[in-house]
This record gives sequence, structure tokens and C-alpha cells, in this order.
Amino acid sequence: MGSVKTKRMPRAVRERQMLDAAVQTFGRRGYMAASMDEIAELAGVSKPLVYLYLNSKDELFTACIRREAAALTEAVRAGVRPGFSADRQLWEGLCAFFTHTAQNPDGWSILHLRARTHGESFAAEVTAMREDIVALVTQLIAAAARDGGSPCSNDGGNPGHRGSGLPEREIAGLAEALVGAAESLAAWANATPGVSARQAAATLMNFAWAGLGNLMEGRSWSPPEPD
Amino acid sequence: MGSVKTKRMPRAVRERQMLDAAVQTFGRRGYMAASMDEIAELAGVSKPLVYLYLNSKDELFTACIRREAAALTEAVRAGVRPGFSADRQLWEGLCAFFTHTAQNPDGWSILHLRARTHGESFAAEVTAMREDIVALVTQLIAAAARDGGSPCSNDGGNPGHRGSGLPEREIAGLAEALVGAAESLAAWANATPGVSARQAAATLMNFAWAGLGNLMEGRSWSPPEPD
Amino acid sequence: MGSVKTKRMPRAVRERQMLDAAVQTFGRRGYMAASMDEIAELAGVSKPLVYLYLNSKDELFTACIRREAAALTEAVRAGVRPGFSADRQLWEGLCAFFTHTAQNPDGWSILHLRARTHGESFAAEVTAMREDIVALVTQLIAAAARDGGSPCSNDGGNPGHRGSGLPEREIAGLAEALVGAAESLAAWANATPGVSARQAAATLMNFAWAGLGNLMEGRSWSPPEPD
Amino acid sequence: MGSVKTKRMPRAVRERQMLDAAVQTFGRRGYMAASMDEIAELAGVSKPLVYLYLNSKDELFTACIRREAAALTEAVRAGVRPGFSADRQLWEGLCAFFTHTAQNPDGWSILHLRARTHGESFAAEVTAMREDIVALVTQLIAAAARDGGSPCSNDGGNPGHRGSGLPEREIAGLAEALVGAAESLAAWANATPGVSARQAAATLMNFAWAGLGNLMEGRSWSPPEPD
DNA sequence: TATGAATGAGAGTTCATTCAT
DNA sequence: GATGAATGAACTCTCATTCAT
Repeated sequence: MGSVKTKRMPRAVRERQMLDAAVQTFGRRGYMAASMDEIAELAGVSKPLVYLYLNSKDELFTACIRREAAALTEAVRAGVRPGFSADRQLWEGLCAFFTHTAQNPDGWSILHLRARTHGESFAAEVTAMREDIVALVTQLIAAAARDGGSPCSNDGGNPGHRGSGLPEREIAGLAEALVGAAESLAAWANATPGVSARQAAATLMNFAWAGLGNLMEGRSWSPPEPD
Repeated sequence: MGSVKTKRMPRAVRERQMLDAAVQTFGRRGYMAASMDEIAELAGVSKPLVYLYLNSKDELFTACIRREAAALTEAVRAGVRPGFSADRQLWEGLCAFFTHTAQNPDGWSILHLRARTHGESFAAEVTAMREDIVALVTQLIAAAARDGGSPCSNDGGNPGHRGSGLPEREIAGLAEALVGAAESLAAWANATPGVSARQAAATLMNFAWAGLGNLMEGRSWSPPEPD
Repeated sequence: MGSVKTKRMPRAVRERQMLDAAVQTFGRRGYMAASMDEIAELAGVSKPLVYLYLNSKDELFTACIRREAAALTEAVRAGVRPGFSADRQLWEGLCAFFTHTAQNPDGWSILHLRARTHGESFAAEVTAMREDIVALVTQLIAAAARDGGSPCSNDGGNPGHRGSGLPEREIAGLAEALVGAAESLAAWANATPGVSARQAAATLMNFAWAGLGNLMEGRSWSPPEPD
Repeated sequence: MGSVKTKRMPRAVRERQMLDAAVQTFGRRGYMAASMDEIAELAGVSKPLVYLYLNSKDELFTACIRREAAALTEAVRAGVRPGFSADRQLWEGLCAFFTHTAQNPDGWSILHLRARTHGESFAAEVTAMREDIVALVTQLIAAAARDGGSPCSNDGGNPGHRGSGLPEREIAGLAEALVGAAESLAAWANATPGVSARQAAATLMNFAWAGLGNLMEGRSWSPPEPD
């Protein structure tokens, strides 16, 4: 005698549906332009249920950020497996990164675009994740410097500079720059049809590894004297 | 004590005030979160006057984009003065760029963040400006390649490669990458206290000029064979 | 004391309340002067609910027009029951018409005044209804002409003219004129206290049926020669 | 040294321009939808000047009504010249009426549509004018009844009923109906291309004079007994 | 567990109207 | 005599959020 239409589902499943819908909507429209109505409809549930499970638009957005941040971090970490050379690890990490962002454009949009442009607390969530990844990259660069192998895997290395290393501050700057460049490239690769994750990664390795090599060898460009 | 409510000003002045207020508000809050009320109040006028002069939120936003795009382009062009070597011109242009974005963070936020995430027509305005700048950079790189001098201005040059040049397509790609990197760095420099425009410019010159040199010499990083 | 604020009603009921309120408000004030606030308040609900159910002022107005047009058409059709003589049917139809417009002055105001003076699409709704009714009247007049009986039901008829009939075009013109006259009379009857629906109908029958008789007999007034 | 553009004009001329613009705008858009901005622009003056001369939207509208009412009354009176037979006078009056409304559609729209649907005070202005005209028509009908000539100018008359007259109440009702019919017809004639004023007048004379004749001869349609 | 019914608050926009010159 | 500059108030419409069941 009960309604046939009602579908009771375990909480975890419902919550996942809602988050999926929310990620898609926030990712495509942005925080403000996304409406709870649209999210609820896309999730196939009523609005009060969304509030029952996720409390408010703010918390829903935060939950999206956390889930997507965790997924991305996890994907990158899974790529960077110890036991290989530093440049190989970086390469694999980049591939994982570009693959994941290409497969989850909405999630990446939330992390890269939407969360950073809407309130300190949201930005802080992303910043935390970013720092995790920067730390990972920093380790890799430092390892490469320690290993002494020239980071350019195919030119025979430059033994004379082994171990001389770079000051920690430089390494941090480089890691920062590399991550920033990767973020930029991901947006570009997602928007440009026909650019694969491996191509994006190769482009970046070329650009970065070359500059890195030069710097480790002590060569640098210096500005002209101001007039 | 405090500001007296100034009244009855010529239209041009009021319009400027409104644009100033709008740039600040849009830049900090984003298009959707910025309210016409807030803009009007910040400009010190009533809302109807904003509509009388600027017609709608859309048109007001567009006016902001145009004004800021023109100002930025102008600043960069003023920096890149012919008569110097290509690398010097690039350096000056980057300094002008980082200086301008540091001094106009709200305007830069509109161009880099807000306009690109809100509707095709807004993004198109920015894309037009960006293409102007990419073209400028492309010219500089091509000039450097023609000059035959190694782009690293302080290592004596590499006469063997003079004129061999890079294919046009490569140059365009490099320009694109360089501009993208500059955009990324500007956001970072603005957000990180203690990073001057010159430092940001130097970082980028080092990174890019070195990579450029490697590429011109035919050296590149190549990925490992997949397992 | 006074009405308790009734709450939580099924959608159909609320929607009816809103339409009632809207018909009254639009009918008395006109489309532009009626405010959604006023309608919502009269309906005893909040504005958002009106929008939730009826989408926009335009659609709400259209819904009013449709409901009132259907009600009026239905009332007239119910009056004109086949099986009686044509003049009797016309008489009953007119009575029904005047009765209905007298009992629903706001609805009639919408159909006769407001919808026709506000935008083609609204006017088209009313025109459609009007054409229905004109067609009905045309049938009745044609039937009367076919019956051959003089339309004056109490003067013994005029056998000599049986079947000679009127050209179709004339009949259509007469129907148009009769409906137009009825519309005018309805407004007048509503505005003049002490004029019953039956009186209005009788006045019109006298006026129209006599003219119709004259025309069928070929008598007509002709203008003097211009000076 | 003064500005060439300023055109000083005598008050009467300016006021006329404003009224012309107002009549056109009110007539086409209706009271609410007409904006003072549009009127001022159409009149070629600034808004404050409109307020200086005509005080408010309400007063401006009233001024329009009065001017157009006076013009219409004047036109009809000029048509109805004593010395002719009653039906001829009525005919000329109708011609004048239809001609004037056709030549001043905006003014007629104000009188017939707009003023009557916006507030008692506006409607009262029109009612006053209408009563003037109804009185005029009443006189003509009464005169026709007194003259004893059958109102049907071309069928030889019906001497038997001369002077028997109609009760005053009947005459008033007829005049009312005739004026109402004329109003309806005017709107229809204006909206239908190819219908001249004379045609509209002839249509109405035919319709009305015939019914009037029948009534004067004591023939009338009577309703069936209610069930 | 799940939802139909309902709203307070605020968004963008327009308009009649008035100063100050 | 004439106007550029300016606004209070009201309008249509949307949205995050909550009851009552």
C-alpha cells in the first residue's frame, strides 16, 4: 500500500549523490551562481534532504572542496612511487596530476577557480592541500640535488656540481613555480581539445627541468643596471 | 570631521568614481557577489545614478574590464621601448607588468580571475587583450632568435646557432607559456608579501630564458618508456 | 476575532486563491498598476509562493485571462441550449452573458479592458475566445434566416422572405456588431445600478432583432448626398 | 557668445508641444507605461521644464484629457448644425465623430481607453464630456419624435404614430445605446484599415435607425416566459 | 528516511520628482 | 526660461532556508 516511488537509500549513498551533484554544479557555475535547487534536482532528492545531510550551502561547498582535494592528493601520491629516480617520480606525479584533473574537470574547477575566489575559509582548505603537494615536489627536487644526478636525464649529467646543491629557499621557490605552472597548464590542457595528460606533463618537464638544470649549474640571467 | 558629502559633480568625474568603486568591488568579491548597492555606496552616490550613467551591472562590469585592460596594455607597451636588446625589452616589459598588477590588484583580479569565470562575452574582452600582449612577446622572442645572440645576455652568446632560429610555431608556444607563467606569478607575487616586481620579473626571466636557450640548442627532456 | 492565518494548503487550493486574488487585482487596477505584492497579500501568501506556482507576472496574467475566458465561454454555451428557436437561444445566451459578466465584474474587466490594452499576446488570448462566441452567434443568426421565420418572434412572421436569406458576409457582420454591442452594454449595465441582466438582454434583443429584420427585408437607411 | 542651441520659446508654444507629446505617449502606452522621460524627450525639452509647466504626471494626464475632450466635443457640435432634419443632423454628427477619432487616434485612445481605466477622477472628466454628447443625441431623437417624420428617411414615414412619442426614459436609453455603439465602432474602424468615417457612420445609422423606427412604431421583441 | 509547502531577505532595475545653477 | 545632476521609493524576481507531516 506504500508509495512505489519512494526509494530509501543508505545515507552514505545519498550523500555521495549529493556531493556528485554539488561538485558538478559548483564547478561549472561557481559558488554564487550555483543554486541549492539545481543541486537537489540534479541529485534527485528534495532540498530539505540536502540540508538534513549537509546543513548549509557553505558546508556543502566545503565538503566538495575536501573531497576533491583528498582525491587529487591521493591520485598524485599514488603516482609518485619511491624507488625510481627523482625525475621519473616527478614525471609520474605530473602525469597522475594531469590525468586526474582531466578526468575530474568539475572538481579541478572547484579547487583551482571557485574555492580560491570565495572567502578566506574556502581558500584555506585549498591552500592546505597545495602545501602538501608543494612539499612533495620540494622533496623530489632536493632528492635530485642530493642524488647528484643531473636532473636532465639524457645528457650525461654534470658531475662537477654534484652535491653543491641549491639553498633551501631556492628549492622552495622552484617547487612553488613548478606547481604554479602545472596548475596553469592543467586549465589550459582541459580547455584545449587534443592535449593529452602525457603531452602536458612532457611540456612542463621540458620547460622546468631545463631551467632547473641551468640554475643548478650556476648559470643565470641577470637584470641590467637600472638607469 | 570625516568626509563631507560632496555633491553636484560633472558627469565625467562621477563616472570615474563609479568605475573606481566598481573595479574595487568586482575585483574583491567577483561579479555575482558584488552588489550594485555596495558599489553605489562606495562611490558615494545613489544606485539610480549608477544606472543612469552605466546602464546595467553587465555594462558596468564590461566597462571595468575595458578600462583595466587598456591600462594594463598601456603600461606594458610603455615599458617595452624599442632601441634596446630583445632581452632587455622583455625584462622591462615584465617589470612594467608586475609593477602594474601589484599596484592595481583589484583591476588585475578582474582581468585574471573574475572576467574569465563569468560568461563568454566577458572572457572575450580579456582574450582580446591577452592576444595583444602575446603578439608583443612573440615579436620579442622572434627578434631575439634573429639577432642570433644567445638569449642569455651574459654568457657571451652562442654564435653557432645564429639564424638557425626556431619554427614559428615553437615561438608562439613559448610566448604563450611565458605569458601564462607571468600571469601565474603575478597572482603569487601579489599574495606573497615581500616579493617585489623586479624579483618576480627576474625569477621569470631566469626560468624562461634558460629554457628558451636549451630549446634553441636542441636539448630536451624525454619521458621514460611506459612500463 | 477575524480570520486566522490559514496555512499549509494543497497546491491546487492555493493556486485557486492566487488566481482569485490576481483576477480581482488585475481587473480593478490594470496590468501595470497591479503589483505582485498586492496580489500576494490579497491571496494571503508570500510573494515567492506566487512565483513558485505561477512563474511571472506575465504568466499569472495569462492564467487569469484563460480562466476567465473559459468560464465566460462555458457560461454562454450552457445558456444556448439546442432544441429551442433561434431567437430564444440567442436570448438565453445573452442572459447568460450579462448574468455572468455582472457576477464576475473583475474577470470581465480583464477580458474586455485590461487584456486588450496590454500587448499583442494577451490580446490574442481574448481574440480567440471572442471568435468562438462570434461563431456561435453567427450560427444562430444563420439558423434564424434558414428557418425563414421573421426573427421577431411575436409578429406572425413574414413568409414571403423565407429562405431568401442574407449573404454570409452580412451575417458575419451582424454577428460581429451584435457581440460588440453586447460588450458595450455589459460595461454599462455593470456600471449602472438597477439594470438587471434580463433588462440588458431585452434592450439588446430589441435593438438588434429589429435591425436584423429590416435588413432581411431589404430596407436600409441611406445617407444624403454630400453638399 | 551665447549657446546657439538654446531655443527660447513662448510658454504657450512649449506647452502645446508638451501636450502633443503627452497625448501621443499616453494614448499609445497607457498612463502607467508612459514615462515622463519619454514624454519630455518626445517634446524636445528637459524633464524639469515639463514639471515647471504641468506640475505632475497626474496633472499632465488631466490636461491631456481636457484638451482632447474639448476638441472632440467641438468637432461633433460643429457637425450637428441646426436647420436640417434630425436624421441628417445625427448623420453629420456621426460623420464628424468618426472623422475626428480617426484623425486623432491617440487622443481618442486617451478618452475611450486610458482615462476610463485609471482612477475615478480621470474617469469623471470623460464622463462629463460623454454626458454632453448623450444630451445632444437625446435632443436629436426627441426632435425626431416630435417632428413626426419617420426616422427612416426613405420609406415614406408612418403617419399614424406621429407625436405619440416615446417616454423620456426610453429615449435616454436609446441615446446611451447609440453613443455606446458609436464608441465601439470607432475603435473598430480605427483598427481596421479601409473603413472610412462615412462607412462607419452609415453602418451605425442603419443599425440604429431601424431599431429606433421599430420601437417608435410600438413593435418590440419580448422575452419568452421564464420556465 | 523523506518531502510538499512556505517565507524573509535581498538582488537588479525603473520612475516620478526635485535641486542648484 | 531652461537644464544637468541626483535620489527615495517601489517594482519584479530569486534564493537559502525551514516547518509540518
